Amino acid sequence: MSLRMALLGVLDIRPSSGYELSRFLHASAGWVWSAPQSQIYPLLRRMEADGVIKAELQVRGERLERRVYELTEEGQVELRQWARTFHPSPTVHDPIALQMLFLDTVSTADGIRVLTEYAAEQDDRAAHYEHRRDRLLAHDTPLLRERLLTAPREQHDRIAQSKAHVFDGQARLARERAAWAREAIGLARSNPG
Amino acid sequence: MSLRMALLGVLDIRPSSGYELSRFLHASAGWVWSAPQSQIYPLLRRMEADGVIKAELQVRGERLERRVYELTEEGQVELRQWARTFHPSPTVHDPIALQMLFLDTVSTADGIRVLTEYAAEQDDRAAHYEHRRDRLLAHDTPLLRERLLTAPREQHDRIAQSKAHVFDGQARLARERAAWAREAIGLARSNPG
DNA sequence: CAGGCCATGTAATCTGTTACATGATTTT
DNA sequence: AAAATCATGTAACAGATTACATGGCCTG
Repeated sequence: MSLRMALLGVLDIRPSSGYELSRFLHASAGWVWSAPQSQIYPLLRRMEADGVIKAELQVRGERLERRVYELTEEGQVELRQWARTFHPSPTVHDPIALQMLFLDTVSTADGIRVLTEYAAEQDDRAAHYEHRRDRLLAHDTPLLRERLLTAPREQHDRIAQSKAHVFDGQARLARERAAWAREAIGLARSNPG
Repeated sequence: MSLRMALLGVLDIRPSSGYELSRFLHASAGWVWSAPQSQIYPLLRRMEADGVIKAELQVRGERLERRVYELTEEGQVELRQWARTFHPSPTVHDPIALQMLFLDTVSTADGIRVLTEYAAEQDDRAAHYEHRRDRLLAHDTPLLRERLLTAPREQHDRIAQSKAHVFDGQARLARERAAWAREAIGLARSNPG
């Protein structure tokens, strides 16, 4: 359901083709919800059949077509309805936590290597999130700018801050995960097996 | 792949039936990786066909059978191999982050309600994680006790601590998410739309 | 003898990933 | 002329959820 909402959410701000949506997810919102093209294109067709979006065909050059989608009224309603409702979090699937539960059966050196790479991966993600947060605070991303066109000027900072806060939260979680992994390394070293 | 490893990891400590594995995931490791019975039973059959586990049939009462699985040597190897290798984290799917990105289009009151329920949910989860962490530190869970039977006594505390650290990490992440949501409420209130 | 727990599954559906396929347009 | 980018998809598989189905055993 959430990918559907991600697409509706973007289309609510700016009509886009499947290709643009795919690129956008990869570049920015993809840091909270990602999906490959092969999932996006069929879903758009289905959403069109459901009547929540409609396509306008555009011709670029002579033969190259693109389908530019926009929300219908049903789509608007579905998005608002979803956004204003609390949805319980899905069940937990945390691979590194699971791996750590069984890490006491491998050598200390191997365990430390796994945790070190994990910490580096999470720090790297955190840096990306922080960069995006800062760009949002500076009103420096295309989609935010388009969003602000339809909002009264005195709300611009509040909207930017609320979106930046999403990425700030993700950054903090990633830093917390990296710190957790380094503590685990400390545990492993303090009492090597 | 991870559910497969969760099952291998438990079976490495104690031979169990599908029902026991299902209950165990629901009760404890389920807090890091959960799955319904309908996913576990077919997977066990498949893993048996793959030769990583083998079943012994037990008869309880007259007709009621249970299949008690244990690891084969191939299973041992697969588990160790997986545990000592770093696996990049899967792509991000965070529904509440996505919802927050579009929360600026609903009323402040609705937004605050969603975030309040989310914070409560995460605090609730954190409490469960903390409880499990404390039980592990006290060596007070059945599976840990069985694990410790096959480890030298001087390593018991280290093993318990490393498993407790998994749940401590999950608890801290949940608390962080709750704090994030409350900050978002603050943002929404400070500049209501 | 009723209610809860033990025990194993199937069916249908939805969601997500990886790999492949095709061809036009634009830029260097 | 080659390389990068724009553009839309299909196929096969893997992973996860929800609902349903069946029946025996154990305790009060």
